Amino acid sequence: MTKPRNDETVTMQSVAVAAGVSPMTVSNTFRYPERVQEETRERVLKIASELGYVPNHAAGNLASGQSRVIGAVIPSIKNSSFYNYVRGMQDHVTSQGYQLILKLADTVSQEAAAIRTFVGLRVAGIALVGDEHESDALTLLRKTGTPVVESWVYNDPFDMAVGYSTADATHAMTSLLIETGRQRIGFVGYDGDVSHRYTERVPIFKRCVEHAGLDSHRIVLVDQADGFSAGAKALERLCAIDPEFDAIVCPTDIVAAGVLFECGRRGWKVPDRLAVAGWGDYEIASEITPGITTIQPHSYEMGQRAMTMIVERASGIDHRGVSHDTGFQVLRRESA
Amino acid sequence: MTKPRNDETVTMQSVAVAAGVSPMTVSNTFRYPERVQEETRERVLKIASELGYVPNHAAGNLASGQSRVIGAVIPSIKNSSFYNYVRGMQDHVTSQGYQLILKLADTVSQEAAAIRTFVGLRVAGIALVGDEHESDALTLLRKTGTPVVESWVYNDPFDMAVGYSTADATHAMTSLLIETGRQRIGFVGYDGDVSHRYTERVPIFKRCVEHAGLDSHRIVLVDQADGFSAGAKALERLCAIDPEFDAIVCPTDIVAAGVLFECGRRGWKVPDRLAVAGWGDYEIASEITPGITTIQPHSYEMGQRAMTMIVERASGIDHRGVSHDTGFQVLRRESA
DNA sequence: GCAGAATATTGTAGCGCTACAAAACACGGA
DNA sequence: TCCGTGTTTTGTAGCGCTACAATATTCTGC
Repeated sequence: MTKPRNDETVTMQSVAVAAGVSPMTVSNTFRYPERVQEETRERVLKIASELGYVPNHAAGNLASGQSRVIGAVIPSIKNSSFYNYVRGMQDHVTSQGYQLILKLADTVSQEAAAIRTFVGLRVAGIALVGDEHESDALTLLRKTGTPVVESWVYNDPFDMAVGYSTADATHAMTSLLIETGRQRIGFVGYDGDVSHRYTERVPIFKRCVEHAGLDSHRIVLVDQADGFSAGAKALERLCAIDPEFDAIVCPTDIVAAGVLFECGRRGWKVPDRLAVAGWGDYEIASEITPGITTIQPHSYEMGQRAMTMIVERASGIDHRGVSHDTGFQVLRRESA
Repeated sequence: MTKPRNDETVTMQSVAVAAGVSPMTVSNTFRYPERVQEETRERVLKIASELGYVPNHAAGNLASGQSRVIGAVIPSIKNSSFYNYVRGMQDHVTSQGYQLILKLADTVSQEAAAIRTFVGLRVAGIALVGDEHESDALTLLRKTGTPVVESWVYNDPFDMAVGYSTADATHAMTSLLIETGRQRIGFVGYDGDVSHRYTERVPIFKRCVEHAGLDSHRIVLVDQADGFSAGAKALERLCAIDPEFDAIVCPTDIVAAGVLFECGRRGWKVPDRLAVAGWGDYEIASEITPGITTIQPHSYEMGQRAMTMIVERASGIDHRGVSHDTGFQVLRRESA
């Protein structure tokens, strides 16, 4: 024997006995209701709920080799950044009879640990953010054949991907600033980048600015992309490079809001003295005054697509190597 | 047979064969390393990692009746409100060899669904927020004997609880405003309250204000506690009751920040024209100008304690009925 | 009333892992 | 050499569930 069997444990067996049917009928009632006659099904469900029976997912998973749980790794819940993404995933998955569970991971090694947990749980699929992952974790995923979607990235998927072009978005935003007459544009990068979502923006920015015949040396890095305080730091550092810089491209709206707070303290008028561009369409971007001009990724849709890809894989449709573009929009507000 | 057996599946058995030991030795290597000789252990671990073996948690859970996964239900990830709480849980749990998985649930019925998923997964314990839950879900938890911690609340736990006294905090904040000479204090309640964490504040506020001989009719409700826009709405509604009101107690710092934004638009000086009090010590409270006077719950510690209680339960220490107070602090900043 | 098809239900045989007890081994003292 | 003690390893017997095939039941049409 294994577990010190608790007599009160409600199993499929006990439901079957109480309902006067075989365990298989109980199993079918939950997994394939249409295979069971309505009358029988209702009786089983009634007894099951009276007894407080909840199918043991661990046992079912083991027996069937299938799972209706999908795991998602989220880098941070500090801000609303992933709010719509998670909502999109959750809404879609629930409607398909699946369940979404989340793990937080700040760093690639934490992400690897999260992946290991999900693989240990034998989930139906895993959604990751970004395209920078620990190679051991990837090997594991490849070996176990777990369906994986990378999101917020677009190129060169490990398995499947859904996102938008960071390059295009960087280009669009920089161009906007150039077109509105800014000449001394500063760029704020994030150097603690886990997911490669930020680092690739720098060269695009450079190329874009140089192409317009402008200087591209106003680039600083901050160690936080989701803290307001990074805004003040970035401003300070850009001032050190060029006190007269007239525009700033931030890695997120949070940093942009931090910049606005600091401008307030310094008495700088936005956008007259400084044009401020954010990224992500966080809630604060539309609520703060002046409103922040930003990149709006279609995060809700991204979450949905990610789940669709995983769920469809389970039903045989193979999306291996597929990368889905959910696009983005430049939202023009008062700050730039 | 059950599952169409995939020959490439790496099981404990295949690791055992490759390492020339019995499956039990492999099992022990992972679960009770000290029972296995160092030499053997290393060989097994080496082979396991070469083969890309990850213990099947579903099978282990089934066989042992134990689980090293703890589930937490979080109402929202829209703001930083639960950031430190989740960090506290995560950090602590990891150091104990457990894993934390999250589910989001906005409403009691979503919470119930999340609980069902966790129970189906046979997790080691569940952390909930607040004390308002669906009765079916509670019955289920009671029947299955799953350890449950309610957090952010203090009184009358279903099983275990960790939190602070909302009543004391409301009292402290209201008293602060009264002591600093405010006479026409407005209160913003949240009427979409899932977790009973907000509703109980209203009567305390009333009593407190009346006890000081002041009017207590300046109370409005908003339907969002985590959106900036609620701040503008609240301000408007309080103006309708009394255009001369001179202080406002908000349900969260987010609402308070929304109030500050609206004050900015109206040209009201804070705290001269209006004293603004927040709640929760969200990051924005310290970053915005003026800084928001707020209630700081010790969320990180709360998360830690919640996990301690669950983990200790697994090792036999019974905390049933125990409620742990993690306290709070009033953080005085410029806004009030 | 009956063959044949369609529908509903049920044994059987594990899925991959672990608790427990039993067995094998190592070591020192008599 | 043998015995007792402590350490390390290994069979055995399931945990609760499901795929599949086989059986039982009901429903046609003639």
